[in-house]
Amino acid sequence: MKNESYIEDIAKYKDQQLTISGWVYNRRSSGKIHFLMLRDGTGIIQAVVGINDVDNETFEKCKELPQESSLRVTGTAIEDKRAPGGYELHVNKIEFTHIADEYPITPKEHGTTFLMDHRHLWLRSSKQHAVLRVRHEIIKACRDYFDSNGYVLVDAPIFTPAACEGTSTLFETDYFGSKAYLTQSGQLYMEAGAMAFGKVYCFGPTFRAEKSKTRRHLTEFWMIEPEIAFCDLEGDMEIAEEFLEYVVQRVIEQKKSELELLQRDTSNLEKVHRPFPRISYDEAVAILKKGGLDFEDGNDFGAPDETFISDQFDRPVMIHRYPAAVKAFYMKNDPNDPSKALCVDVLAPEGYGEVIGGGQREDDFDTLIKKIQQHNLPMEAFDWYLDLRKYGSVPHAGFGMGIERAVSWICGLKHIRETIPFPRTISRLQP
RNA sequence: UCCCCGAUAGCUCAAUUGGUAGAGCGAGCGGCUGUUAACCGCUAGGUUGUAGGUUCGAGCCCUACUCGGGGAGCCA
Repeated sequence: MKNESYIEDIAKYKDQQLTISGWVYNRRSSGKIHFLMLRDGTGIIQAVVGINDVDNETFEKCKELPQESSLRVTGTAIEDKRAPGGYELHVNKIEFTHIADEYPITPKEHGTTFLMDHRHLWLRSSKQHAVLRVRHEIIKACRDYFDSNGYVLVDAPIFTPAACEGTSTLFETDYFGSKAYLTQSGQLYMEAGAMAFGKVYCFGPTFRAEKSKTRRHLTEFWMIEPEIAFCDLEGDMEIAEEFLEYVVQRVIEQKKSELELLQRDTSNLEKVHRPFPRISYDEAVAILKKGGLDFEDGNDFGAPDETFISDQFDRPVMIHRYPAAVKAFYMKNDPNDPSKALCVDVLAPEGYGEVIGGGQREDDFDTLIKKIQQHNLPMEAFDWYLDLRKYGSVPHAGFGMGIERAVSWICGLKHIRETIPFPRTISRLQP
């Protein structure tokens, strides 16, 4: 068996006989005529079953066909304005593959907790289809951007021997008797990759064990991280904005119907073109103070601060040169003001917060050693990393983009948990 | 870890001042040849999260706990 007719191609079969293989999305009946809404993963079509069109047994079975029963329906594709989608299937034969049990997700409303408990089934609904198709397009666009600009895919390991950044809480696992941690970033490994290939990127899952309970956090999420040799902060920001513009515009072009189904107002996304506004940390602080927000100079921005700053702009805003004290040890200090780090955060508009974080890396051996000491990190874990500063050290920079944050923003979702097929949060490990 | 909110039928919710726990959807039975979350009639469905307390009487008031949601912090 090999399925060859799909609902998305229905127009090709106008007035012709075809077989649709799929599931019953919903059903309406009117005594001597049944309307079966069928879905096959590519779309939804209404199948019309009249009492005189099929044998008696088939007609009776349709009458009590539970939601999500699977079947193969043969009929003629008829253009009809009354049908959602413009076409309907006039059925003359049905092969019942499986009669489903009572389906838990009914056509009426459900709460998110209930739907998440049934995530394996919820994936069948049209809104989730749209979100995950946009996610697919975003990932494809990210890969296409780097693949077509000379980057080599160098994936980083998931098991790591020690904390990469020494800041966040990691998931610990037993690794044949010694401790291993699930990666929180592939960046350090990308620096090794950049010294080998010049331009590299990795794309994989990332784990954070912080007990974050917000609509912006997952414990397991996907991140794409490019790293470029012979590149400074300015070059890094140019790449970040070109990359983000490419991804957003690709999704707008390729996923119109999905964004429409999600009722996403795309006018804000259409503005995502270079150049993005670039402001320094100090300028951002001035914006907050002018806006009357209670903010202590030298701190990192909180979520409300980020929202206030990004609300001042109509496209993603790049904030650079944060205080070195609030950033990771590997960030290079600004030679013009050593209290600042050569880093950049890209804040998405509409309050979606940080989607990209990156910067120029410390490339001096002695300075890096001092920083590792200052952060109380175990020197022996960074032997190999320090080697990169011993054998042909060069200025280099990179960034990471959280895929789910990007999906959430581009789809206009209010919660990140719908942006990944099976979310992992502090309170969810199932299904 | 801290702050706020919530838990009633399979699902989504209602229940006046503390006074017999209801509706829609779903399920079951019946009706209808153009339905669009179809519609119409009937039926079944409940230890009101757990434990205790106040009261003649608690879904409602009080205490503790459990679980969940949102936010802070941390970050992408």
